[in-house]
Amino acid sequence: MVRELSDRQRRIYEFLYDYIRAKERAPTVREIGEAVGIPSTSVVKYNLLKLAEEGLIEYNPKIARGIRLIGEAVRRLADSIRIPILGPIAAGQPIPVPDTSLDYERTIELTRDIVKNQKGIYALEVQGDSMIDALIHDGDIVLMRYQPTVENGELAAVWLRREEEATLKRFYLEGDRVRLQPANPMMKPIFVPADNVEVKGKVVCVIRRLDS
Amino acid sequence: MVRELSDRQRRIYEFLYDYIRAKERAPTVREIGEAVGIPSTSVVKYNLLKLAEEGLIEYNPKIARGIRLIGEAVRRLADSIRIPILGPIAAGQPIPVPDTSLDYERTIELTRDIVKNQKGIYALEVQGDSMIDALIHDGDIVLMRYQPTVENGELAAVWLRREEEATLKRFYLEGDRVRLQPANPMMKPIFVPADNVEVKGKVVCVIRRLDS
DNA sequence: ATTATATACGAACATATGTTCTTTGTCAAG
DNA sequence: CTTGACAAAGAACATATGTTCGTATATAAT
Repeated sequence: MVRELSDRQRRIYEFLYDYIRAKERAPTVREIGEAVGIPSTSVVKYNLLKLAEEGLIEYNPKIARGIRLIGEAVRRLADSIRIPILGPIAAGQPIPVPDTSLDYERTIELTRDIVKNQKGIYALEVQGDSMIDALIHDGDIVLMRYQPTVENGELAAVWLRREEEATLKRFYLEGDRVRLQPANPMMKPIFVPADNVEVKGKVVCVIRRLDS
Repeated sequence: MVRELSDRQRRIYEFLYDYIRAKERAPTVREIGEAVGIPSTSVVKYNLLKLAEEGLIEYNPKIARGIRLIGEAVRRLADSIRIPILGPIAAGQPIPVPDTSLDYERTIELTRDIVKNQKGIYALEVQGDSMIDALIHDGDIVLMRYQPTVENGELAAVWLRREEEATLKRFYLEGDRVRLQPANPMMKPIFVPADNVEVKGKVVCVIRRLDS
């Protein structure tokens, strides 16, 4: 079933993908022919039917601009997720957490390749170099999942009550104390009493945008 | 400008929304008329133009099924970009660069919020902790733009010819030598002769996925 | 050489689909 | 009442767009 696509078929498919993404509608047979360099509309149709046989597109006879992409391709088009950027995270400041207010000033748009499960996800922008031990830089975007506990070994955003300090470290509960391990293996862990640690969420992803 | 919509116009808009979401294409004038109970195609057109005036839809004259929804409703549908992951980047290994072969084993899907301009972008997966001075961790995905030179101060992927070593550092050309500055401000720069440095590209973004 | 199959061409054709135009009805303003 | 703006109908029209068909070429199998 999975035959090789001919060169033309591949080019048609790519054109369809680009066109649909750009215009949110399918091209006509003639538009395809012109773009791919096929002079005859019947040949375009012939190859479209091949693509449909391969399960790559949906071909709706007699319907103007009736082609649809199928499967993986559409999922890519359809799926992106908007995550709110709640605010800055810095060593000496409380960690922002989600509230019920519905609109946020800033958001970031991501795909499912980055965030598998959108539930409880929010973003913070790192301010300052205080989390450099976690290999996190000034300006980085940290994606967090809001949850009051984490598994041992997960990278957590924690608030140290006594020190009134926010930090990002790997979390290990060891008896009645907590070992907070920097991501940088050259750096030593710190140990704090368990009741001094308030887990604010789990770090799911770190994004560092350096340039357009 | 923000006039009240007539009942018909509201029903047309709702129908458009449902239809497009279900079929990924716009209905024809006649389909709209039938669904909303308008017997005359000209009346459908009349009301579509009203909706377009209000900025609710995009009306493309003479194009079959040329209606588009405008605004938040559709925004989610549009843009994501597939970037190939060419391979690992590690201290002691040559840096992979794009070639002409068209399909890649692994890719990552991103949005324009991450990659503004797709041109020349590829991804590498960091192997090992040798780039920890650049605040880059084992397993991180590094997005690169393939280019043979970089501006001073940009984070570059460079190949040190003599040492046969790959590294990611901020690049400063100073006379006939190059200063390579780690991202971690606590660490000292290294200086190398300019002809020992081969720039492989610019680092555009770093992504660290910790967990689904 | 012959046959079969996949692919391609181009023109004529069919119809799906947008557009125009004339007429009509409603309703508020003058 | 008359006028004008707005909304609607329906039919005729124009064209955008899919389809069919006779023919042709290349390649591989017989």
